[in-house]
Parts: sequence; structure tokens; C-alpha cells
Amino acid sequence: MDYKDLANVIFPYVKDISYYEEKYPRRNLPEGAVVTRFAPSPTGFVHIGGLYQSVIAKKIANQTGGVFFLRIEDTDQKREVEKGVTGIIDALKEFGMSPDEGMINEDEYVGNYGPYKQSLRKEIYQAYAKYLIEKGDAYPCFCKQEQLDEMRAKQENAKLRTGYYGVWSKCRHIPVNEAIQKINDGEDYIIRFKSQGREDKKIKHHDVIKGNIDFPENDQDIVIIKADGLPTYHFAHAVDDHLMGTTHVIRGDEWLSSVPLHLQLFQSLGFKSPKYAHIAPIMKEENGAKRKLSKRKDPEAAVSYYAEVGIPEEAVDEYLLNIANSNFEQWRRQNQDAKMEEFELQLNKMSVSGALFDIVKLCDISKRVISKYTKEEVYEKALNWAKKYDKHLEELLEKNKEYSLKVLGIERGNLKPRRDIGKWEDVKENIIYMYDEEYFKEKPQYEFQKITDKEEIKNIINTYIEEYFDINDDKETWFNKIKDLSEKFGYARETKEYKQNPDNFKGHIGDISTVIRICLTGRANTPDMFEIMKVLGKESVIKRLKMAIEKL
RNA sequence: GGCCCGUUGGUAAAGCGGUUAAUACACCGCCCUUUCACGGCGGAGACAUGGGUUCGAGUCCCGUACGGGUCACCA
Repeated sequence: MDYKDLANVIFPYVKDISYYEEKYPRRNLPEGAVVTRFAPSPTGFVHIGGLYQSVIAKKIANQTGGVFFLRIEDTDQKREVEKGVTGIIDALKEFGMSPDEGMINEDEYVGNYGPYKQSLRKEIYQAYAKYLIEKGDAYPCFCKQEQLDEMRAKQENAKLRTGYYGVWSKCRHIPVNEAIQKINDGEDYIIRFKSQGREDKKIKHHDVIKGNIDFPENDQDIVIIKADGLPTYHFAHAVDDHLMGTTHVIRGDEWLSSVPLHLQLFQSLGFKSPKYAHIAPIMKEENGAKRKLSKRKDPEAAVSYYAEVGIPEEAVDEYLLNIANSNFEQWRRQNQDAKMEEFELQLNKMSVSGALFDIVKLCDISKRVISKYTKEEVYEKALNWAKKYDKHLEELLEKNKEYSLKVLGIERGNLKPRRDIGKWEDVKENIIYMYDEEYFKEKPQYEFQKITDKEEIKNIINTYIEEYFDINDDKETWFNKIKDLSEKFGYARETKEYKQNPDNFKGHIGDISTVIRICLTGRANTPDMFEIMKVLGKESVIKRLKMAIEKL
């Protein structure tokens, strides 16, 4: 009896690995093309860190003429969630990160290296496990959970390294015929990797992001096939990334310490190992301590959060890209209208330690992104958001589309667009005073600034309405009239004039404009007043101004 | 605890043995300006710490502190 017999007893029906090696030939890609993947578990929640990985992986693949694929790692069936795969696919799509190949819904896929869902590849893993058993590089382990717990307790008491290695790896030394006997007797078992590593020896590894790292060799006989016949992450990673032709494994740096094991697995299986790029996680500060963004505590950890508050997906993408390569924002300033895709990402320029998530910075980026949108785009995107999250805003926008477009178009599309909307959530507050039905319903509070004398305000407004206001004026005429009005009341026509001789005036044109602005809109800060008047129309302007002075 | 990794203004982050230690966001001031925003100019603010190596250290080496990761039939 030898290893081959043992392998046959355990996996009598699986195919030979040569079948899979032929079925999944090496990819025919140009020199330098990088193949990457996003490989999440369908646990019902796409984390911002997962998106971050995807942004990087997709970018690297695309800019080298390679492939970015999506593989679902559902080998832990306990954690699986209904419609988890669809959730991931939809989220990637929303953020423009759809893969070139991989799963396209719960159980269908595109691409030549599928299935791209691990639970559907069970027999593939088993074929390779069988191969390892035949080689004597894997063996069945009959240890019960209680035995393992006991062993761990002993190790801890003796202050030894925990785990299944060296003298502790009992089943590793069971003779083949004995093992076969146990299996035939119906004993439960799992398959372990027979590590040839030695803890006192070092291996050198070069990580694309983290640089050179020395590790002790792995000497743990880790589980490769679990009791349910499915592989563990480590084994599936080796088999899948080999068969699928992944050239660069881009993943979270919680995997860094598994590298010695993974390298060993690749070697033992006779695979060429991929390059590794371990990404530092996105962190959050709490009570002075840094920690990973947590799905339980931090709403911003879920990518769905950004849709809720109304931050455009491309703003999130750009923010993530900026965390990845901080020279992105410099590039962005120089290439304002270029597509994000044109930026060249460099893995080796990524930070080795985790960046704190900065929502203020994100909003700044978002404001810039939104300021570039046309009024039609703003209208459509804000409306889409409002349909889900703000019924009132939805009504407002839909009731009069043409009018809303005019409102949203104020100071938009010119050389210095306003940057006052960071999230769709902000839109309502920004435009609501422009709608008469809302404006007159709300009864604005007028908080005057420099000119506060009621009689003075009344006179200014009345004079403006009676002698100067004409909705048909062009901007220059309109503005000259405000100047005339200012002069008439003893205010300087120009700010400069006033500053040169403040004693000669009661104030300057800015003070007069502010009074009109406040009476017109109920607020001191608004976009260009001329445009506002044009949009509001004659009747509304007069009605608003009159209402303001009546209340004085 | 063992093993890895890290630590430059509030945040992100250039820097690669010789720099007045960039830049962006945030903050403050000024200018522009009918307000705000935009834009322009300016300001405050940092190399965790102790030892080496060197003519010279943010940069190289060692220690310490602090932070992060990892040590499952989870990924």
C-alpha cells in the first residue's frame, strides 16, 4: 500500500490534474499584461475596502492590457448570505468596476476559466488534493475538534507556538495502510498539507507594495480540504489563481503573514507563484486609536452608504484612487477633464500603512466632480437620489423640470463653476428658496447685516422696485442701476471708492446688494443675484421684496 | 505572548545620505468681488524616542515606546 492507494481511497472518482491543466490553458496575453481579481465572500455587504481593492485591481489590469475578473469565495457556507453574489456584482457595476470576466449573477459566468464560484469547483480542488496525497505532500487527519482544542491548551500552557506542526502533527505519521483502514472503518477526517518547512529557516519574499520581507518558513500542516469536502481559503487560492492565470494577487494585508504558506503550496503543487500586492486597510480613528473601518460600527464602511448620502460613485472612486497614489490629485489638477482611466496607477507607490478615512476630503473631491456636471446631469442624478431618499426634493424637482433646470444651471457651466454641492443630500437646502411655493410657505427670517434700520431698508427696497427694477435689463444695465440706487442713498458706487474715503459714505454697494439679496431670498449667501432674478421672474421678485418690507 | 509590518504638520503624503522638509484637504489672514463660492497671495503647523555609523541622518544600523496585522475544518 502506498500514497497512490491512499489517494484513490480518498478521492476515487476525481479527474487527473492534467485534465484541468489542459482545460484551462495559459492566457494568451501581450507581454506585461497583468491579470488581477477581486475575490470576495458573499457575506452580504460590500466593504469600502473591497471596492478599494477592486479599483486598484481593475486599474492595473486595464492599463496593462490584462484581465480583471471576479471570483466568489463561498467555501464557508455557514457565512453565506442570500443573493450575496448579486449584491457584489451590482455594487461593482455602480462604481464602474465591473469585471472583464467572472460571475454575472448568482450562478452564471462569462470567461474561459470558470466556474468563478468556488463551491462549483469542488472536484477541481479535490483533484489537486489527490495529486498532493499521491506525492506524499498531503494526508488525512483524523483528529477530533476536542483533541485539537486539548493540544492547543497544552501548547499555550507550555508557552509554545500553537498549531499542527512538528511533533504535534500526529496524523502525519500514521502509516498508509493504517490510514486506509481508518477510512474504510468510516472514521471522519479532513486533508492536511504536509509542510516541508522549518520554522528556524527564513524565506525572502518581495511584495509589490510592501517591499522585501523575511519570514520564517511555514511549518504548519494546515487543512486544505475541510470535512464538507470544500477547500480552505489557502488551498483554493493556490489552485484557482494558478488555473485562472492570475499574475498579481492584490488583496488586503491581513493575508501577508500567510505568504510563506501560500508560496509553499504553490511550490508543492508545481505552480508558478503569482506576484503579491498587499494593500493596507482603510482605517478610522476613534478615541485616539486607529482601527480598521468596521462594518458593524461605521456606516461609511458599506459602499451603500455613499449612495444614501448621495456622493457620486465616481467621486468615491477618485477618492480611493487618491488614497492609493497621492499623486493622483496632482494629475487631476493638470488633467481636469480627463477620464480617471487615463491616470496611471503604480502599485509600488502605494502606502504601506493604512490611511485614515477622511470624509471631508471625499466631499471636497465630490464637490469638484459635481461642479463639472451639466445642469441636466445634476438634475437627473439629484432626482434619482431623491426618488429613493427624499420625497420632498423629488416632488420639487419633478413638478417643474424646466424651472428646476434653470435653478440648477445658475453659475454652472462657466469657467468658475460653483462648488457648493458635495452630496445630493445638500441639494435641497441649496435650491429650496428658489421655489415660490416653498418660499412663501416657510416665511423666511430676515437677518440683516450691515444695514439694519427698518426705514432705511423699506426706502431702499421701495425705491428699487419703483424706480430701478426692470426684469428685462441686461446684466450691465441691471448692475448700473444698483450702483445708481446705492449712490442715491449715500452709499459708494464702488467698494474701492468707499475704502478710500469711508467717511464720505454710509457704506458701499455691497451693503445695498446684501439688503436686496436678503429681502429676495431670505439669506445672505446665494449665487449671482442677477441670474436669480432672471430665473424667479418679475412677479416673484416684486412679491418677495414687498413681503420682506411688509414684515419689518 | 511568538512572528511580521509600520510611525514625517489635524488628515493624506513627497522625500531614496547634503532640501529654507514639497503638495493637497482642513484652519487663519489678505486680495479680487454686489454676498457666497471660485480664483490669487500669504500664515500657523511635522520627521515617535534613545543610541550608533558618517564630515553630514527624516533618509542607513541597533534598542525602546506606540500603532497595526496574524497565529481556525473563517475568509
